[in-house]
Amino acid sequence: MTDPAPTARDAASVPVIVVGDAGPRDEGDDLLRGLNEPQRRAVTYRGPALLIVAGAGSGKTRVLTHRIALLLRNREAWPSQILAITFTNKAAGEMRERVGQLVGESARGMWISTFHSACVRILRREAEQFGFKNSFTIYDSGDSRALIKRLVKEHEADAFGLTPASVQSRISKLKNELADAESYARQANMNDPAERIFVELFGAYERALRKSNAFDFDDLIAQTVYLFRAFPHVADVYRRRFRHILVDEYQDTNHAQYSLIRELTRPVSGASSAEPYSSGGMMIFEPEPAAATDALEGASLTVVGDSDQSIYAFRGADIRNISEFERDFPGAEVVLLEQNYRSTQNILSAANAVIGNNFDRKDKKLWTDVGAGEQIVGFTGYSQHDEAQFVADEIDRLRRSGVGYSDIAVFYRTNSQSRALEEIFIRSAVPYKIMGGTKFYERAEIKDALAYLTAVANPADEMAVRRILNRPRRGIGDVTETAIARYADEQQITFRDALANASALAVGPKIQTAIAQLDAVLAEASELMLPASGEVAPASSVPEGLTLLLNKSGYLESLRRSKDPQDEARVENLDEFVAVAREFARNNPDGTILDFLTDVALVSDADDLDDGTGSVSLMTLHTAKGLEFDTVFITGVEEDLIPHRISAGEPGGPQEERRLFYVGITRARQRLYLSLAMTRAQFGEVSAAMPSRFLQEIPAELVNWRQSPGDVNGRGGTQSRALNARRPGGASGGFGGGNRYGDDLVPLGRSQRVTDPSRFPNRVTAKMRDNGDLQLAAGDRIRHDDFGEGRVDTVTGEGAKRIAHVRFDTAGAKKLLIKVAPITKL
DNA sequence: CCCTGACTCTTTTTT
DNA sequence: AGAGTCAGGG
Repeated sequence: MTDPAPTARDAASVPVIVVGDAGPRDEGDDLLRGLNEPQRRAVTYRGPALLIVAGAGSGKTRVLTHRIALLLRNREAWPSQILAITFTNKAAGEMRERVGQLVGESARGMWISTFHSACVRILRREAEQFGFKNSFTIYDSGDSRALIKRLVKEHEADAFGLTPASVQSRISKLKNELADAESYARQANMNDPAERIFVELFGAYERALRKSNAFDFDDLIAQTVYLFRAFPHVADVYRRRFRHILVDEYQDTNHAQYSLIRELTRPVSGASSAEPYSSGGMMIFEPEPAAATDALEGASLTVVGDSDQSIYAFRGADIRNISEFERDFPGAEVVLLEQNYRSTQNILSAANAVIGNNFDRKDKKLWTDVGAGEQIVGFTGYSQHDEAQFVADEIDRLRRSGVGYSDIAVFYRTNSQSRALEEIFIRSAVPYKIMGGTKFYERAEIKDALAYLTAVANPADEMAVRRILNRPRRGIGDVTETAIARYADEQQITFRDALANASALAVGPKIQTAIAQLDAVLAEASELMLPASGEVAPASSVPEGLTLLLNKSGYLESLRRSKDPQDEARVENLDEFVAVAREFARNNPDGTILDFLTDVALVSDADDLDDGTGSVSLMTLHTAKGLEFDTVFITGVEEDLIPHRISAGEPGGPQEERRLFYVGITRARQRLYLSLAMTRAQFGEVSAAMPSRFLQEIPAELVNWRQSPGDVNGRGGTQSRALNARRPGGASGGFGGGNRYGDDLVPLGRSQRVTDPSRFPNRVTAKMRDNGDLQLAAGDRIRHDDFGEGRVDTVTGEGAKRIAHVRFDTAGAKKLLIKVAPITKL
């Protein structure tokens, strides 16, 4: 943690400034060039607190990096005195790089990281202060769900209507509010048996974590706050160190994160009554240990945010953190950035119109001087496959007109929507990359490998040891696992240590041997990765140890022998994981196994956005926050999806959904597509979808509906598009309708579009095809606009969701939603 | 202890 | 549709 003192090179690269000089220097001119007036003010203002209200695309990253660069270049701060908090590791990396480009070497030693990474660094240093070991491991949500699941089962809490998911989310919410089991119990209604059992679970969960020497995600923040409050002298070390704290995406901070910032920016009440260490912008050249007993004013705080982009209320983000910033930090300066440097005016107008429907917000209008740009393109498909095919075709068209794949992104509301897109993209040979979703690190084989590493790095982590106990199959089942746990309990040793005493367990000889082997493999790996006395293992021991574990445990062997075809892919995934470990060792020559595990635990969805491969990026609207692309497709713009059905019942839900849509729109630089489908399969059954209410909020003249919801009536949607991906010249098929809109979607004439009210997005909502309660029965003949004639086999489902299973004369068997399909009974 | 097949529940968003 | 869970038989 102690950063190297600035080198001679640093000193040479910056002009020497006289101590006591206040404010930015002329030397920063190039850092201010090209900035507009508010941006400039945001870069140069000096004071205890600064709030930068930064609309989407208003150059806030530029402002932040230049602000840091100016602080460094003017010698107002050492790199080590700067703490910058970003939302993702990727954003942190970018910021570090950009500051580096501005000021060179002197950028080293800054803390630029996420809340979670910063807290891990602090906790690793200080864990011993409060009963943890610095080898603690981090439970991701999957790990903690597994633990909670076990506890729920053990406490038979399901009888009280407590599911693992509900318990997990409640605990998470409470931790974000800085409550612990004890404080919560004091004000809980203990007459309610469900409440009592929840309190019990909460407490058991906390104890299990502590026993395992582990923190969950929420703990990383909450325990750091606890640490600072319980041990002021520890907090003072960090208060002295960080003199400039900058927080990005402040609108999405939760109470725990807010409290952490508050703690860090508190003044230090020195032990002696010496002169204040710093005042009025005085330069601070002293390294931190000096004058450690002096009083010190609070660190200077800069926060950047936009309440219109607050989309994480569901995980405890509190919009009040930003809206009441001025009250929290009296005398705070506020700077508004409204000029947008990202998008065309059409895109901004749509965004402004949409977000304007949220009441209870400060009016803020993004504007640009780059001109109107292209119209937004709208499209309605018959099914989600049809919609996906449109996206794929359009990407192909853009590609041929010179747009790179990596400049294109496709957004959706829920992860499950990616499936249809993927299917079509594969068939259409569109290279794509899914960010987040079923993550690499969530795959079972990767979690197993991680559990092996964890069992070595933190033997106290019982969950990890239990996980690998019978992976690969060793014949160790429930009974044996319980026997080990009981033995560990009796002997007052850890679960891991109990493995070393296999012979003492009342289990068969075969199983004893299996346990002893596992123990030996773990011991061998420990020796390699955690050499006993003082010496530090080289980073290369991480991939080596991993390989050893996977081989000698028999894990790889059993996968290779397996006849399950999926296991082949698992082996490949593990190979990739070993490659990741090698990469880590190469990038972090001093990295330990714990560093590796920490890195892996804290990667975020947006982090693996890679720049070089030239693929289209697929991601949820949430993941899209903070990113930008030339071309953006927002898909599934339907009621019940965006706004999501579940949001309707939550206070502030619909408004947050609107912000989410707004975030999506404002990611686009040049081109924006909004698409939806008339029917969508969900839970394995098809149902009718309605256009999102948000579409109506966009002024009609901004949108060019290639196919509006109204147009899908009776002639538009064809599954043929989706079913015949590559279809040169529309030669395939043989359907009655043929290729109505293949690769060359001809936009409707402008006058027609604007004057025909049926094409106004705000009229289309009601104009869906509706066959009413058209009755069909097995044996009926029907005609489909695209598939031609066919015979009904059966009818399933009820009401609006009745589905006809039809055997078409030429197009084969299809399932059709009777209510909306373009069909007539013959 | 392990495998199989029937059954159920899921889908909001994530560090 | 797909993943996770459970009961029953090997």
